Amino acid sequence: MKVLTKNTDYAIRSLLTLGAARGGYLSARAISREHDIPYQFLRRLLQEMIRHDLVVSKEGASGGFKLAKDPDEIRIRELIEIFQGRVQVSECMFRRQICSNRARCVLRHEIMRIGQVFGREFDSITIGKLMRDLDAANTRSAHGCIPAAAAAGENGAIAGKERDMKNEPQRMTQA
Amino acid sequence: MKVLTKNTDYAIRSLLTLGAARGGYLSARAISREHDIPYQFLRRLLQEMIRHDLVVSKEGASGGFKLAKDPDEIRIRELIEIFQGRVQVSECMFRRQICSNRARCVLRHEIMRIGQVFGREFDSITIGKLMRDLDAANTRSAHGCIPAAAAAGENGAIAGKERDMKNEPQRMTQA
DNA sequence: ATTAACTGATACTAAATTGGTATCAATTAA
DNA sequence: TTAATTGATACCAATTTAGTATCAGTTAAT
Repeated sequence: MKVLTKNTDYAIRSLLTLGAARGGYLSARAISREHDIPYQFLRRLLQEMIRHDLVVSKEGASGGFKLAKDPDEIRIRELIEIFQGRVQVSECMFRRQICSNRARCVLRHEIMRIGQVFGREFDSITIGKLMRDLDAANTRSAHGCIPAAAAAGENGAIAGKERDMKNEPQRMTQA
Repeated sequence: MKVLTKNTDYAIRSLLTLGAARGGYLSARAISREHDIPYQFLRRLLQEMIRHDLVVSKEGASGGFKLAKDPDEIRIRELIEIFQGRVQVSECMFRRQICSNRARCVLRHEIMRIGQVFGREFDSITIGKLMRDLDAANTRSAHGCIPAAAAAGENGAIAGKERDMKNEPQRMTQA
């Protein structure tokens, strides 16, 4: 279960870079190079963010993009909504045929609660906050990367060595 | 952003039904009918759940499936891990080329935290809990369905009427 | 004026994931 | 013997995600 898709991930990184540029225009090319984001792909993301008033652009030579608002006003949630659609727990859960059968609306309560927890989490994280995190991380000594397996939390992957239906490549690239 | 895919959704419903059967074997056909889950699709889900020791089966006429363990021991998280892969915030976030560039590991802290919040949420919900929720909902009066737009939380969809990159059908089926 | 670096807009393709169908063999209760 | 069942796969379709390509217009610098 991937919480952030590349769209969103790239968008976040781009906004962080634009934030660091502090008002100056940065070209899509520059951002693309900085984060190794496919150029044309990034351009589409940027245009989408223009449409949502997250960034503004300047055309022509030495043109580019800059943030359209205070980084603290840009919430991860908005990026997720733009690039991954509204946060919903299960799209089919509230459709009539489901709701009218025996287990109708069973999960409603938990569903709503989780939806809200997620919403709040994503609302609480802004580009401004991440910029400060980044600053802090940069002033402290450069710390290494942690392996992907730790991303899920306390314990690594729950599933054992058996073949899952959903089986991910399990790459553990280490520097 | 769909938190539960149909796989997982169907699996949860199936387990709830098996839980309600209290030890008796229930056929895939019966479960399929109960929840309008495509029969062959459901069978695959059930087999996967056998492999993960969530259910056991009995072959032959009047065979079927039953829970392999206490419903309180079956966590939604495990189902998500099985059918949607390990809960991770961004798969690319910890790969070398990203981590070694300027914004290396920026998001690490927030990422880890969110991953843990999600993990905990999903760990805390078990089939047993949902069964009790269902019972409670059934004893109280039958309540109607809520429209899908409310699923995200406090406010409806954040995005306005503009065309998003990720644009969902926006069906508001009402009973 | 010309040019090079840029954005605006959009069409297209490829890859991965998700959702669903079909088939055949083996098992078992009636 | 038969009908209902699971075991095991192979296949296909739809959707979503990721990435590429192209052409037109804008602008700063020369």
